[in-house]
Amino acid sequence: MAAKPPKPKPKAAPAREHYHHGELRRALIDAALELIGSGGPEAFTLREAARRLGVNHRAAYRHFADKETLLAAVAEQGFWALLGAAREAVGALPEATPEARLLAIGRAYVRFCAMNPAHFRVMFGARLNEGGRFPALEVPIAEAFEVLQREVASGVEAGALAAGTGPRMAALSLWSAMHGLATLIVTRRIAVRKERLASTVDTLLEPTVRGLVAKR
Amino acid sequence: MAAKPPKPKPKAAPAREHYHHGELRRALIDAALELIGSGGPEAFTLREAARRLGVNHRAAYRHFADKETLLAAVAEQGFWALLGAAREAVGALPEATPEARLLAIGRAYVRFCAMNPAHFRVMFGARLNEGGRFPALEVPIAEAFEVLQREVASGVEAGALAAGTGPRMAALSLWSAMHGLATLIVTRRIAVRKERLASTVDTLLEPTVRGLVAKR
DNA sequence: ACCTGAACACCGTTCAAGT
DNA sequence: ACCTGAACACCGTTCAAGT
Repeated sequence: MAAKPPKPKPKAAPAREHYHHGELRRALIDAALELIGSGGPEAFTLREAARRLGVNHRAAYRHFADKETLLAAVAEQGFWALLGAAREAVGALPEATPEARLLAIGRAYVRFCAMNPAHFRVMFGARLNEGGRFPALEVPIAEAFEVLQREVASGVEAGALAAGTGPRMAALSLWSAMHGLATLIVTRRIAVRKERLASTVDTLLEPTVRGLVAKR
Repeated sequence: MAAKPPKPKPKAAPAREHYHHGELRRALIDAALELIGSGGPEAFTLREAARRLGVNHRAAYRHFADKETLLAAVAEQGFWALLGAAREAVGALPEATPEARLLAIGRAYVRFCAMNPAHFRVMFGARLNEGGRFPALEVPIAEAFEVLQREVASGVEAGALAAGTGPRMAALSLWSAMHGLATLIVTRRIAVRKERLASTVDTLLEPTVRGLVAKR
């Protein structure tokens, strides 16, 4: 039996032989989410992600201009998913009261954030489009806000919501409440067991929804 | 005239000759806030802060065990200031309705965050006490929540607030709304001009407060 | 044309030597 | 006892050489 030649360089992972088009891109995104999920945003480094996938750290640059661009891809993916969750929530309640529909959006929003904390931190952590570098990020955010605002507006039309200071301000109120609750849950300042998530969210968002509904 | 001896090493700053007890500590905290304020959390490095103050980067370790400890000091300072702002807000309205007092706390909270974005990011960014390393951070947070909860409880006692699911849940509702609004303003997802800050905050928090007050 | 290792300019933190 | 520079093990990113 011939002796095996010694490996010249021990690699962290067995190193998949090849990533075909787009596979490495997706694998890098997943690795980023995994690292952020277990060790926070600063645990994600391009080098560590590449190491885990058994590729040279330079390989990432074939798919992303730089680290920030990879994070923007994570964020964009997350925003579309969040939008989808919100749309699904209202779509499932075609005949419900405005109150119930608004609450359902809030529940979907907080639920998505609580279940995808790594996505959440990338989406709402550093302001990736601050310099206008990733305008694509604004599209799903704007659409999600549209969903909320349209819901408020149609509630006002139906006479179920107080007109107050207009649908935009009302939508911002609810967004604040939803977003604050999501933030406090993800950062563990409010502890919620998974099984009780939906009911806790309902309890905590109800005052805001009720305040929007109440005519003074 | 004798020629000046050439400086052996050009320093970034004129380098204050001496920082007496505690001064460097405070200067480092201020430098951290300045760097975070202008370039975000990742712009703060111990080396850059030391460079700005004209001291060796090792000097920081005389006052802080590591970078995280310095950030914890920033956060703690911020939490006490936030607590002070909340207390001042309710203290100024001894005879007001519970509704007005709750709104005043919210206004103070959001105003503090909006005016101190660097503090805000350190306080509510990375969870510094995750591993129980900085338990001192919990003290002012817990006290601030106490202020809120006590206010709700006394409103219920006075019959002005619906008992609902208890003062703790009501306080959490309001905290969510306050915190979400503060977050959205600091991250510039809601744009507010400084002069209109107080009135915008009032408009956006009112539905939640009203919902807590409304008896169904 | 594609991939990769060395190199560069940064970090936070540790060590060991200066006074 | 105190301060500091070199050193270490990391980064993200650039360069230039390999195939």
